[in-house]
Amino acid sequence: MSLIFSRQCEYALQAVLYMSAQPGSKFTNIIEISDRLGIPMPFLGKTLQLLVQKKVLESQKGPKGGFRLARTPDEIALFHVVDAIDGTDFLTSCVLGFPECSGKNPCPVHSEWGTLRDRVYQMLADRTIADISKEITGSKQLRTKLRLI
Amino acid sequence: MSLIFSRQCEYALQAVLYMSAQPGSKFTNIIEISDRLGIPMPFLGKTLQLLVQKKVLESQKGPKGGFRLARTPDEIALFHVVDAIDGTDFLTSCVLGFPECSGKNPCPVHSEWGTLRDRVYQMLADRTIADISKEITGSKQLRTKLRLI
DNA sequence: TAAATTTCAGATAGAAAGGTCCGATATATG
DNA sequence: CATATATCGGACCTTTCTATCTGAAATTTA
Repeated sequence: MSLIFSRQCEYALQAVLYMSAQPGSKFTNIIEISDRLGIPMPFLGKTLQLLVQKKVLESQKGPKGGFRLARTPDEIALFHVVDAIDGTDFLTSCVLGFPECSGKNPCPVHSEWGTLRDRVYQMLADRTIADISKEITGSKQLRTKLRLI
Repeated sequence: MSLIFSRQCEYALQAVLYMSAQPGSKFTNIIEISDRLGIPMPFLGKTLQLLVQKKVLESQKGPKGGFRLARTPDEIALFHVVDAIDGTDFLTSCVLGFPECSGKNPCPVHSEWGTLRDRVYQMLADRTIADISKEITGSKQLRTKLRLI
């Protein structure tokens, strides 16, 4: 199988998007998130704990506790989530798997892949939770997808 | 970790590139390939067997046996190798992991990712073993990378 | 035809990713 | 203060991917 992000990273992105659509500074618990998004609950717990460690989310224990964004939505890009879970190796490692591949010593597809990789990075870095959140509230389809309302 | 192709797929791409740089219709054995490219031999064997089943390579047993391209190099694109090992799910599945994501029901990054995905496909489909092979023989650096000469 | 070489096929082992479980800890609320 | 509700931390299980091993089958060469 070939993919871009790990399953755990996909879960993280979905969960952060879900939380961004919640009102204000309310904490959302993993029971609700895992239930709505169909993500295994204990695994989601581990995943969101990682995001807390990386300062993307903050958490509170006990009743009314849960998780919420650690910063304002316009200060969190998709890239921050990807970085926290999967890291940034995909931005530098060779598509063909040559360990020595670099600008000075390029593999046969180095430059083509380089420009594509830059665009992936741009997309992830440009799109903040804030603008995606706005997009979600404006679209019934997206709300449905994230099981909102 | 996040990556594009599986390790097995990377091995396959490297091995096919290595074979393409070999003269004419000579069979190359896995001992030589795994040795030169630093790929575990038994695993490479399994991998190349998959490529034989998918008609990308052909093989011959016994002395002077080994593997070689099943078609002329200009009839094999990188995509054929990727397809044989990893499949093509990465061309249709949602980056954020939403199972229901589609054109009619797009995720927040559906269209951006769509164009990037198309370019990845184009790169893999456009670049044939023939033109990469030409590039390799013309570049001392690339020959070194593939441990040729 | 015998021997050496090489792929092929299937079983098995090891490592990493995905997923579960349980007890401890913190916090809101009665 | 007691209780219920959450996250937290660690151990553990399962599945998938990566890698190894062994013996059989085919083919070249002497």
